[in-house]
Amino acid sequence: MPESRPRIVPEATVARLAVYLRVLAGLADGGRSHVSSGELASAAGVNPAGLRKDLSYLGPCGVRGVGYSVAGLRDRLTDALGGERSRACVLVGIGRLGSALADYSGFASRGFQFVGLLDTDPATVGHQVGGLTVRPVAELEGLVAETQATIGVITTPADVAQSVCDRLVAAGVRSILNFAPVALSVPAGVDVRKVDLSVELQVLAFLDQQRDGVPPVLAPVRATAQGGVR
Amino acid sequence: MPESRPRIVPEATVARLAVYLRVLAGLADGGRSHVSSGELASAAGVNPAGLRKDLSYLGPCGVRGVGYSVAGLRDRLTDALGGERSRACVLVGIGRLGSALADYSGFASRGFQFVGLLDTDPATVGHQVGGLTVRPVAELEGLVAETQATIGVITTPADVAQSVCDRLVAAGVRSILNFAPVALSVPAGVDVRKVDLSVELQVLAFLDQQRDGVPPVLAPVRATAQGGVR
DNA sequence: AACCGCTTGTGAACGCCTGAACAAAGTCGC
DNA sequence: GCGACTTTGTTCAGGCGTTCACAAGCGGTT
Repeated sequence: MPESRPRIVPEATVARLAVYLRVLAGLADGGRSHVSSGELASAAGVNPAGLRKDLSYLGPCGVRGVGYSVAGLRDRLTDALGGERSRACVLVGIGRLGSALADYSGFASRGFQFVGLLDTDPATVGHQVGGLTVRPVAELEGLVAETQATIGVITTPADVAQSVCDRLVAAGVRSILNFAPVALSVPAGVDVRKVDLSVELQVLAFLDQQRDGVPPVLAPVRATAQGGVR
Repeated sequence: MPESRPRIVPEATVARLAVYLRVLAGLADGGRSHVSSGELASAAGVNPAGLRKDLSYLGPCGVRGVGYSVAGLRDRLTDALGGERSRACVLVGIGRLGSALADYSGFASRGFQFVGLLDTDPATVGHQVGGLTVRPVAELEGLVAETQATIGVITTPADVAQSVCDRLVAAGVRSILNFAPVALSVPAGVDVRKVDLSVELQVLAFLDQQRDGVPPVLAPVRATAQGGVR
């Protein structure tokens, strides 16, 4: 079967597919049976043509003249994004942010299950967070091996993030979500995604200043009834 | 002074500038006086040439043959990203994530100060979080007017995020950081940045599956000593 | 004072992603 | 059963961002 299409899906598209999936889940709960690309794009905040292009990476998913089957497309997206099977995640660094993530219901409902919470602080170890007991970080390797966790989430201070990352990778974790404000270096074959909260705010501050600083040039553009999203 | 600001800075560059700034702050604390673009790029996890191009948007910042002055570049970046002045932020939705953000020291240290925490839940209102008392969301308009807050952070459930957003915009907030899993629609002149935590995990899950599912095609790329970050 | 090495700044090519226009295809109404 | 309308899937051009490569400029040295 030479037609095993190893079609390459751009990472930006993958991120949007996840958004579409969430919108579709909501529509399915609402009892809708079909959606058009226009409506779905509007709900997801993207361009309709772009949405169709994104979906085309998965092959034909819709019916021309009708739209997309809500349940059908949801299942196809679920499958494309890693299936229904729940994925075991390890969370290192149970500070305020870590605790919030451990409790976050949005993870569990999408198949991501925390199987271990780790911290170095003896005052934190032993506490119950989100139904799990915080364990000392020394148990990291054993925990990963035992639970076959494939995803590691790092919410430690910046200065220990790299060493935690190294231990996770050595233990077999190949996907890492990093909240610590450092660039992690990992061997090839390991994926890292970084979320930097203060950078987000700083970008907003920059845009804010840019708006205030260049009004003689940009201000003439009045808020017309253009209702543009984004 | 006709030399205002004709140069337009790409948003991706702005986000990286914020990262450089953090690295520089660390180097300054360490007592370093100069850095090269290569070292800075390595610490930030980007390409050296790209870093130089990013900095070139601010005009010449370095000295050829020597590098960049740590303190000088830090001050210039601080200025470009909105100055030293602290910015007032309002946080709506004091759940677990909201509480974690209200306490997050990374915000305060970068000049972002929460001046109001709002929630609808009577059980939450009145609680003390991060040195502030949670107030009922009915006080939103008054609070924004009184504190001149320019940044709003939304950590509410998805179904009320749009209405909270509308009220923030109507009250004068022009920059919004959205953690709720919905696409907010705002009038022109308002900037929104979205952080979607479960999308991040789902992208990792996809990459994970792709690795396992298509090794016959992609595996030949062996882990060379390329030490590539990212 | 002149040379040499090092580092910045910039110009150009490459690739990726986005946004719009067009053809294929299927359904609904008559 | 046929025609017209609707909506998808695809193709094309445009813009943006990234990367490579080279010239310009500065400091240190002889």
